[in-house]
Amino acid sequence: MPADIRPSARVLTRQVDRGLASQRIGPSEARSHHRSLVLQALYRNRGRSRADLARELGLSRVTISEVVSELLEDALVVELGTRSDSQPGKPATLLDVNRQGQNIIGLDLSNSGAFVGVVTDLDGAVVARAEVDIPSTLGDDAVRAVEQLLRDLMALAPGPLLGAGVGTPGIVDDRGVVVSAPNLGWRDVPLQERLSVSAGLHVAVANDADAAVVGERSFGQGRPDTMLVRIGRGVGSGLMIDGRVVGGARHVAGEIGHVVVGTDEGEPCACGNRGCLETWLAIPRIEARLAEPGAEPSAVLAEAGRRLGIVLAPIVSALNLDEVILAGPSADISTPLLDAVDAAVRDRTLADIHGDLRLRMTELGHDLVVLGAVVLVLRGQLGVA
Amino acid sequence: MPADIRPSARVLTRQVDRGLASQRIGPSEARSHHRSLVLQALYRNRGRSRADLARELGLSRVTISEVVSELLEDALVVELGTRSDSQPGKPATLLDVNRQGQNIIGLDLSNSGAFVGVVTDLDGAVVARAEVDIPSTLGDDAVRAVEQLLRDLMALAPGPLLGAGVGTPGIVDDRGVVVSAPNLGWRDVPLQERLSVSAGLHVAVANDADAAVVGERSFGQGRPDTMLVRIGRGVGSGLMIDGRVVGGARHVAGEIGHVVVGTDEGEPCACGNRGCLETWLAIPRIEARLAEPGAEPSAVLAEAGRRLGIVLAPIVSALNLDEVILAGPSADISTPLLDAVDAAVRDRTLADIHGDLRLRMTELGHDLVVLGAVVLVLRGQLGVA
DNA sequence: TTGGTTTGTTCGTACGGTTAACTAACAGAT
DNA sequence: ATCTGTTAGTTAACCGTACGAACAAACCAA
Repeated sequence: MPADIRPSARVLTRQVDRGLASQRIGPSEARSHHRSLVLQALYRNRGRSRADLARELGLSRVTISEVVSELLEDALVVELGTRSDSQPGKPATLLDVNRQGQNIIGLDLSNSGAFVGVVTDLDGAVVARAEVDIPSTLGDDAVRAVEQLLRDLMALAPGPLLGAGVGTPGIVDDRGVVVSAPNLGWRDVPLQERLSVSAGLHVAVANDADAAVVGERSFGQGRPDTMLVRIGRGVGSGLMIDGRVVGGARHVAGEIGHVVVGTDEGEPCACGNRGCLETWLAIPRIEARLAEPGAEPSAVLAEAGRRLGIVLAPIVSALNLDEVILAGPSADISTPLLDAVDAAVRDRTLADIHGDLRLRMTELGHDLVVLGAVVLVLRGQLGVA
Repeated sequence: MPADIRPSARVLTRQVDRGLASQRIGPSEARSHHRSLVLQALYRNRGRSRADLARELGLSRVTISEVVSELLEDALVVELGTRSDSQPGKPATLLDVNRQGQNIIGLDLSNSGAFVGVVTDLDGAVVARAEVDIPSTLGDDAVRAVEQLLRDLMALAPGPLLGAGVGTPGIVDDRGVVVSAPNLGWRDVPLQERLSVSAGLHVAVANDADAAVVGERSFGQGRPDTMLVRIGRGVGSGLMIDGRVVGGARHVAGEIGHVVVGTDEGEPCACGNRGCLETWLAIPRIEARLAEPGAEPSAVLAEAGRRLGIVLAPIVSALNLDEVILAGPSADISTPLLDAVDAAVRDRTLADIHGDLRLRMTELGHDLVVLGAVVLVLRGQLGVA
């Protein structure tokens, strides 16, 4: 009964994430933990045998055999056949996660015109797409539109579904409640619960930038200490420290759009302050500057990048980040912008800090958030990715 | 055999800290985890009975009884007698961590003149003090001075020792190797291992600011998402997110002293750059400015505080911190400084971000780092605090 | 064929957890 | 004084999960 086992796997994951777990550890928790370890090992590197897993994970062959046979029953793992290389001894039976046999749904609610979604296999390969227009009435109608999109995608999935992930704008708590999302007219909407009930599926909801950084970590080549900055109509970011997403004391972590940059004032911002990062970096602002008569495009972009670098320098220093990823702007904007960010961060931090820092654009393109949402499910359900 | 059990307790703690543990969970790990849970519960709040613990931790009374009897044997827990309030039923036997029966040593290597250290009980109450001068030759002689101080303190301890913690300047990796500490002439010094061997004791080594933030969290009223800024000859910081210390990709997290502040240049810094935070905030610089003829003390301190606020604003926003703690300056300096930091942070961040933020001075005074070092031991050995 | 090697399974054992039932120790009503 | 009800902590029987030992299967090499 896989349905009996998965919830306890989630319990363990939550324990591990919390750090100081005030939760008990029973035998069943150990088992689901080991299921997760096996899945992780296979997910990272297909074509291991039971004996390989036993050696790698430090468990006995018999335990591994038992765990694997459970996973085979649940159709989460498949046998690939015997190893072909000619070693002495009985040839190993190679295993792999059932990558094509299960599907995951990912939703991105952060676009302006429509909610978009995909169906993928466990590798994150997209097998279907769908979208629905965002109703102008917002609020509860928007929730219903999401439910409709989810139903559409479920109908498009060729195989059984592991779950659905959602990346939404706004503030999201760790139970998937959208505390506040002004763009969608949401306030304390228990999105995770509503979708989970209406679809009868495991659902994970996270902030769009948080989903993005998780996706980049798993499907891109993201490092464990990473910040991902999304530049669009506004500016937001997702932060990952030691492989864990940072939520913050009130789930508002990453909201850097309205930090004041520099000590030389700046333009007024919608928030009422002057010189916020968004006044320098939001795409509409940049486009407006580029459209000004006599505007020097390279100077405009250099200044925008420099301002982002000024904000990033203290963050990179305080956290000793590995990597900063930019997402959002089109290719013609992003290259000079990135160069300027890079220069500013390096000018304003110690070499010890920026020595190993990598700055780059996202590798996932427009699917950044949907793929991140998919990874939320992989992490929550299987503990992999 | 307590000596057999403690190391496995540490294994579990490390797993929990790591997040995605690639370590197996056996029955014995479960037991040590539950020992830790019991100790935590008792440590936070003395005077619980076995039945209380069972209810609180979700374990059965019999398991709790077994765990408690182990802890009683190891002298880590004591019985306080029966509960006095008159309820029906058998009166409860109250328990407590053996707070006075065990000692911990804390060392602070971050002062200029001498290495200082204390012996405390498990509550962090100081029962003895000692110090040794820092040898001018530094390097290996400095290590020997630390060893000497540790021996002196061990002789002063009235009870059995749980371990020793060390807060040292410089970059420290997660195995207690001092990667680099220019002030002490250290480079890749395996301090934890050397002290552990020479003293025959469990030893935990961490950066001084990291130790400080851990100490403030446990013995002060620190919140789980906290940054502690130490202001002295230089400026450093320790960062805690969701109760875990942030080390960073290269263990350099918290090094904010040489972030450039603002967009209006600034004075040259020893690092070769201009306008670093230290040029505004380091105590020698502030004192020099205060000593200038015609200097306005309140203006000098306001500007120093504002500069720190400018650096903190992006960090507080990105991490949605609960709390920022200042340590170092004397009382006459700290009050106006703190006010200026507060004002600058609030001026430069969104209300959602600074709404719940608390800015304050350390509650631990000069013992900040030694007490933090003590907490390192409490965390590592008992999983408490 | 024989011997050596590796894989994966079966068997018995150990450990830690649980529930159920017990004894101990109290307050309060009769 | 005694009975009832309640709570604390222990004992006994059982269950799930891990392990080591032993074994059958499948291969290479001599």
